[in-house]
Amino acid sequence: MSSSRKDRRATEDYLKAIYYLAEEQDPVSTSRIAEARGTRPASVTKMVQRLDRQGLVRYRKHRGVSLTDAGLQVALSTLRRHRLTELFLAEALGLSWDEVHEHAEVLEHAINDRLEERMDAVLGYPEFDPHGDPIPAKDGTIAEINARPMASLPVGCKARVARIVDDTNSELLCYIEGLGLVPGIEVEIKQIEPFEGPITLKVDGERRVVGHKVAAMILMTLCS
Amino acid sequence: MSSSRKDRRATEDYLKAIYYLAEEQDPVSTSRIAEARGTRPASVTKMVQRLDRQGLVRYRKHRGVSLTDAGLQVALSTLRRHRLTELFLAEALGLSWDEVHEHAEVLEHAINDRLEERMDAVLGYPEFDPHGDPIPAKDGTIAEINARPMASLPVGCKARVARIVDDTNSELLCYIEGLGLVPGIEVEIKQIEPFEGPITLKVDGERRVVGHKVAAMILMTLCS
DNA sequence: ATAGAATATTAGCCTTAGCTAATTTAATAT
DNA sequence: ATATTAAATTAGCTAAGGCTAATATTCTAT
Ligand SMILES: [Mn+2]
Ligand SMILES: [Mn+2]
Ligand SMILES: [Mn+2]
Ligand SMILES: [Mn+2]
Repeated sequence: MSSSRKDRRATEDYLKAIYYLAEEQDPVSTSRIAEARGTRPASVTKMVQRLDRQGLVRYRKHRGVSLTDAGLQVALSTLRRHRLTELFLAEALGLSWDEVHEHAEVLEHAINDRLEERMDAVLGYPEFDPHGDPIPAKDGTIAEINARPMASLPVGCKARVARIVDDTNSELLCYIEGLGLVPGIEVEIKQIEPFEGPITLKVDGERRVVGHKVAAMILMTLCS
Repeated sequence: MSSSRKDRRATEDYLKAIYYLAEEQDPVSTSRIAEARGTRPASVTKMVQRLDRQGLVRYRKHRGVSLTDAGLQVALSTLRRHRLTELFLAEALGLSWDEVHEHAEVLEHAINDRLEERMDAVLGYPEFDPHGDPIPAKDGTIAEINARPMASLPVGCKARVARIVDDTNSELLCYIEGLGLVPGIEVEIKQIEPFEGPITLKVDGERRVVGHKVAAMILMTLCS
């Protein structure tokens, strides 16, 4: 490989996947990673062995994988670039919020410190991406917004859209945008039907009804 | 390789290199490619055999390589993305013209049709990159400006900086920018010393002297 | 405690894109 | 025309990331 012709892509995407999966359960199993990445488990096993050798994860046979400090750093840096890129594509190139993710998934690996720095500056050091996901700071700090799913709000309250879980689902994002439920918008909860029933709310003066599934993907912060 | 997990980078850079080298001499020898890319000739031989199999070049043993129509298309498309990206980085991110090239060299392979289209639109369908290099059109058309090296101009004439040959040389670009000799600027040739001697000119009201080497890198168009 | 099922790992192959060393082909100079 | 020399190709290795098929380990249910 001579001067270590690094292809960052695989490494960074693995670490990002492990980062996400670890939120659910910490030593992450190879099969969960395989599932998340759409590769076969055998390939994952080999890859995590490599990542272990590079000191980016700790891997114990049949026991799963955890990020090391170094690996966490790479994961957060990649996440930062991903979200900065999403916002940049929306702001500077006028892409819609339902298409930025797929482009960012590629560009995040082609952005270096200098470009990251410029995007950050041009965007005015933003804290959130177009879907309300927090952009990790350069030092790895990541804002913990305490937002709750729409369905868990008390009826009658006013709340603000904070974040859409899963910026991957383009159709969902289009639908949500059509309802006007973009991050930052204030909403009043009118009614919540039991048994995972629909939620009625007032958005921008308009009365809307959304199903439970969708409501679960929309995280809100209560208005004081 | 399953669903052809293409890494565009190597392929596109090879085709771009062959495109440039073919301007000097058409069937391009493998060793010229090796030299241009900083790899060993043996690696090039293997790669051009692959490119031949893919129909992107025509390769005959010991005889050299030429682009096919398909290969030319890829080369021009890559060049288009490279130059659009350079301009975009300068305009939208405020990078200086001496640093855009190296970033574009990576990004050109991460930009797809959609992003290319957006950059093009945001930039107002530009025809030239920051170094005065023509940006190939989507259909592969490429503007043929007839510009001549500064040293070949008649003394006393007025001319405009059209293009800097070699956008790769960051130090040269910095020096040239310091002289104010950016594309579009009008200049009056005051004096040209023989035997590849220095050229004296008036730029923006200031009298400047540049060496022959540098003057050879600056292409000019005569002002009517 | 143990069989059977579910998970995970290993073995063995593949492709890309690099390298060095050995060999072959072409070019040049006598 | 032939001998050197220079240029190019082949042979054989390496590493990353994939895959499938074969094993091995761990979990679960009796
Ligand atoms: Mn990615
Ligand atoms: Mn996002
Ligand atoms: Mn490139
Ligand atoms: Mn350029």
